[in-house]
Amino acid sequence: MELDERKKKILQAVIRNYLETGEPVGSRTISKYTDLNLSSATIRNEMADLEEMGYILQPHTSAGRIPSDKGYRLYVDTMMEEKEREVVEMKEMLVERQDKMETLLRQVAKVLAQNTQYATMISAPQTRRNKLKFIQLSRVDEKQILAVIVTEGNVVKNNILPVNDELSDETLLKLNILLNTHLNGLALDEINLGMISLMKQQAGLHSDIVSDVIDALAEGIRAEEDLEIYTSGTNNIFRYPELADQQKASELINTFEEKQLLGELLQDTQAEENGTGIQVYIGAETPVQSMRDCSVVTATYELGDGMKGTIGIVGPKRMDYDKVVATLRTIQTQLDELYRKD
Amino acid sequence: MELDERKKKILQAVIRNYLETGEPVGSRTISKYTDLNLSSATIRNEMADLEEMGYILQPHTSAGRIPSDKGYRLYVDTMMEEKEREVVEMKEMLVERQDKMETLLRQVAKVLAQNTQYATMISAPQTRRNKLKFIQLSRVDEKQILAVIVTEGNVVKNNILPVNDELSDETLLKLNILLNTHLNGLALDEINLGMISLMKQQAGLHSDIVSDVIDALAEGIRAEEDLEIYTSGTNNIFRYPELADQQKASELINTFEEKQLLGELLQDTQAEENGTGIQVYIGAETPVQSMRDCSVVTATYELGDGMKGTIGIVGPKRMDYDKVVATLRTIQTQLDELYRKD
DNA sequence: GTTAGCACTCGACGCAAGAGAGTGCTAACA
DNA sequence: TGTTAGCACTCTCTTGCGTCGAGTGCTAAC
Repeated sequence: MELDERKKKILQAVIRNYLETGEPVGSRTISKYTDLNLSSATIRNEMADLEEMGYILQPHTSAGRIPSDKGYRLYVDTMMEEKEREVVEMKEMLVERQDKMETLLRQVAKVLAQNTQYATMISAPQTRRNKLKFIQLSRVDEKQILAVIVTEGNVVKNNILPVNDELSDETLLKLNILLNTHLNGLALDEINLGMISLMKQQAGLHSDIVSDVIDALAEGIRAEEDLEIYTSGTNNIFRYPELADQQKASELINTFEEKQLLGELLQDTQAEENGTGIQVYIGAETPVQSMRDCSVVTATYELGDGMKGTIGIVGPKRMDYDKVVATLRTIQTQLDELYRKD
Repeated sequence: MELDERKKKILQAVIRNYLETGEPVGSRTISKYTDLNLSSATIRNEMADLEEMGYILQPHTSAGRIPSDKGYRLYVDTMMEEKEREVVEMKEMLVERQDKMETLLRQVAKVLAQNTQYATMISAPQTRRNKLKFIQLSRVDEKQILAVIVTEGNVVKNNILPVNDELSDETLLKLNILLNTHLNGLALDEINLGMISLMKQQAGLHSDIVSDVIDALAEGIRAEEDLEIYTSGTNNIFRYPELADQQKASELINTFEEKQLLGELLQDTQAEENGTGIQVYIGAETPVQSMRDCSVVTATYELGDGMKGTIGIVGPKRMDYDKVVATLRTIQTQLDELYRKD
């Protein structure tokens, strides 16, 4: 059987209607809803076909039809309209300039959640590819030194390192110069063993400190990186009855709190990059078990050279895909602009 | 009417039983449960009295009784037994030494949630009273300097400040020395105007930088302070049917996500300090609207001199008060010990 | 003061009946 | 040949009703 133009229109109408109401939609509704001027009986025939083809399904005989995952997929891939709606206000909310990455990301998650009424998450740009701008060691007290690392985009990391031998101010200054001259401008995964041994050699007596520092930096950055995901609007899932039952809600909220699974999901997105940077997972397409009854839309954003992070929006399968995609597009460009001004 | 020993025992039995089952408890159950050897009829009479006195109530005629807020209050105040249970494992989980305050607090929240099966929150020690250990300004690039502040307990804060005039390395060094000599060892709320103007004077040409720095520091610290609350185990509320209905669950989860209200709650605790540092809010006693159907147990902890924070546990009114209080006690001492080792 | 017995109350559960929405099928129509 | 009207059928959801059982309050006896 072929999916002709009329069938497409009917499918589209079914989906649109279902997105709005969340109720199974019947043939009669469609017959009025569309401008096709067909009777409900004709629609019924077509809908039977669509069901056979797997685009829609019936919860039970004598209920209306609801879109299947396959149906949503077709809709998202070919039938969506771009909307340029009231996405404008977001701009203002973000523009209050944030100098701290963390606050910025929190804010983005919040704005998105308020704007879309879905649950949102955002991962911080991966630090590993991020270039080092500045390193400084300073003595805090006799036994500890503080290592401050600033990377592109003014992301700051601190690490307190214990030291055994006393270090004079002079040595510390030397070490600072050494570290900065060698490492400045490099991305974290560009630091290789050769470079490290070279620095150790130049550090002479204090070679063990150099490796301590580098180890600690790598360690600290990696450890934090895994968890840097900000979420907002979790409780929006209660707006959608199909997600709000105890079992599902509990699992979802747990997923959002634990963040680890979110990390995998967002990572997955970066892997499957498709050009626009926006990706839609419908129902069972998500790699995360607890989201089997949801849809997830993710977008990668880029802050300058190679600093990539991911934003995700989680909602019911009858999510307003058009709006969500439009909103994510806006955010993508917003973040881009914001960085340029910095 | 007077609350004699027998009535107390019956009340206690009602509460204990209700804590376990969550179901209204009837006279017959009590008559077997206790060692009083009274028939159900006698218990019924006593229970009627207890109800009249306001300690228990009936959801409807011909149901068993459940404790009222007043009943719980009496229980918590006078009838609880201290339990020294399997709180030991916690120790091990915390002992993996954390050098970062943030990670430590996250871990505490998580351990508590796992251990008690309730939702938990913990606020970071108030930085305002915390003593400055070390300040350092460094140039990141032409237009920005980075201010790093380390306070007692190795809490590190960063702020990136924009500067207008070029600053030479030399000036920066002078400023660093100036700031450190004046401010080292002071708590944040000990920095007064006189001191600031003195420093400005000494800074000469660069007096505006000094005030910039101080403003920014105060600002940055205050802003972050409000939000530094870590939560865990939010989805535990689904374990208790009386909290798990959509309306309540949604509100609660929202409260936990927004954190602001939690802040007020925790602050309130610090105000009403009562010696042990542990406080129990039952039902409508909480200052937070959305927790009217919950009980909240809070504890203040102290890391060294004046660095106080608060831990809170939120659960149903039929919370296992004994265990929760015992657990919080343990955590209090754990945190204390942990700091001493630092 | 304590207990046994009994009538009463009230929610939970199950069942049946009826309403309503929607379908599939058939036959008529353009 | 595609479209439509009509009709019987299916299935869910709601409502009402009767029953069951847990638990109570009250009274009378011990």
